[in-house]
Amino acid sequence: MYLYNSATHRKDLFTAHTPGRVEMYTCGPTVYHFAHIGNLRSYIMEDALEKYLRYEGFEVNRVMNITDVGHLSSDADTGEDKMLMGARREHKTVMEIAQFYTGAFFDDCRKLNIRTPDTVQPATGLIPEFIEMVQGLLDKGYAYIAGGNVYFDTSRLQRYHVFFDHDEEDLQVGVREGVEEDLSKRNKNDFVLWFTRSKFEDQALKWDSPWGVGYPGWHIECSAISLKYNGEYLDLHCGGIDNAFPHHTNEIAQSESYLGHPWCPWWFHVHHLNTGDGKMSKSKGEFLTVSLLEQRGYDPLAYRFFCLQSHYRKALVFTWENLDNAQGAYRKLIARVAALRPGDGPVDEAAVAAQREKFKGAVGNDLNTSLGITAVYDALKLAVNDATKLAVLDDFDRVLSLDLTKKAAAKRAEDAKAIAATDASGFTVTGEGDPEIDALVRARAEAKKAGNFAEADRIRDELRKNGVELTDVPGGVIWKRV
RNA sequence: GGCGACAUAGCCAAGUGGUAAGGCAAGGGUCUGCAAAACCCUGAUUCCCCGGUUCAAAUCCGGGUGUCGCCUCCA
Repeated sequence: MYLYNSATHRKDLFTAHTPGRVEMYTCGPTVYHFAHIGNLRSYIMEDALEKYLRYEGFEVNRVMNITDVGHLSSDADTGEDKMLMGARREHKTVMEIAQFYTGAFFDDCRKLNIRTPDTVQPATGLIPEFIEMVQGLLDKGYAYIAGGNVYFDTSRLQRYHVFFDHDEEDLQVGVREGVEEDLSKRNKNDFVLWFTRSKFEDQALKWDSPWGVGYPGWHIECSAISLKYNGEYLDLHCGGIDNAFPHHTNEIAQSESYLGHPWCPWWFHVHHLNTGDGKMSKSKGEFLTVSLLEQRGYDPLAYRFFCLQSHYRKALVFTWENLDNAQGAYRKLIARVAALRPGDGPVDEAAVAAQREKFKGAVGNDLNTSLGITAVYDALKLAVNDATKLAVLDDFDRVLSLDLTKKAAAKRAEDAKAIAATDASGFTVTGEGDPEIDALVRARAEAKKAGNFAEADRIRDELRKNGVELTDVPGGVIWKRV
């Protein structure tokens, strides 16, 4: 496939270090709170990327970290420890909090049809590996100890700013309020590999190390976890665009210095989900979670549809109106698929293969999922039998994961359960067979027949209030609970 | 201030030099007592702006403008 690479700023044909096998790493969640749907946009798009690579025939080994070590300040940068704040807020220990939100994260993923990575590694489970890597960097002269902490020495690098052509002097100091300069650093860009001196006095989780009791820096986590499970040559690293600098930049610095050779050639960065006034964050505006969407009557997969309709390298604006649009489109799409009759003839394999090529041409061009959705609509219009259309949709859904045929089948089964009752006059009421409702439906039909439309509408309104929707069809009525 | 990404109808968007796909919403119609559902029809003389290259540009080049993101703490 062709993929835009943030490291080269170009779209190129994707290739793996070991042909046919992709070593893929994704920065996982920080588990001190629920993920908001903006975070989840990245995971949806990364999931689509992983599945597309598999669709093209690559074998994929996907690794993800779980950041469960503390020492995180809030999005609002109050300088407080995020894990501790979460623990305090909910009267739980830090590890309980981490486990709870790790579970919540994967619950959300399941609802959004995001595949669980082959390996998921919590940072707290790999402390010895982090220490070994920091020691290695010290041994090779890429790190130094100052003020109680171990720092990476960026001046040892030939090229530090890999994603952007920054001039070190142009970096603005203290862009955000409350950020104090760390005077122990030798260079502006240096960063901490291991802390023993934290500005967070009450750091909950600490480990012994050759440099004293402390905890790992943020970046070493991803480098070490990837090294352990992906090996020395990573093919593809994913994450949100906001992590490109400094996190990913620092990962590259550490990993390549430690390994002594180039590490990861491909970088996939997903852009933000914005609200009307900028990047969605935990501390700003409504805190939008998958659970909240469900409470408001949205299907989580409608949100997945919303994301796939857009491109990962474009800022996407979330409004309830936009989500309504997506949910409406998604429902209509499922209804159209449900109207297809399975097994209405042999599957035209040649047609399926042709569609597969078309889909590859679309999605294989820098993960153009929007065109992938269009391919779904095109498939529905194809001049082939329904069985073939369903086979095509199943094939596309290996990447899109919108449960197209699954939901359609469920809808068909639901409709098939409907009980039709025809009375002496030949009027048929189709529904769940609830005598009370059937009687009201018949009463309305009688009123209509008698020209008493006010009464007919009154009955319809009453039923609607109780969650029953009527559909007039020739010779009868179909009713459904909504 | 520096660096990066993006800019196509109300919204999501396709398009990578040859004369603007698709979806949602909206409007009109069929059906209906009305409504819902379903089906049919209707959309940008124009692609942020200004120049340039070309027989031909949304697509290439130059210059602007706007929006979003990142910029030695923390993740």
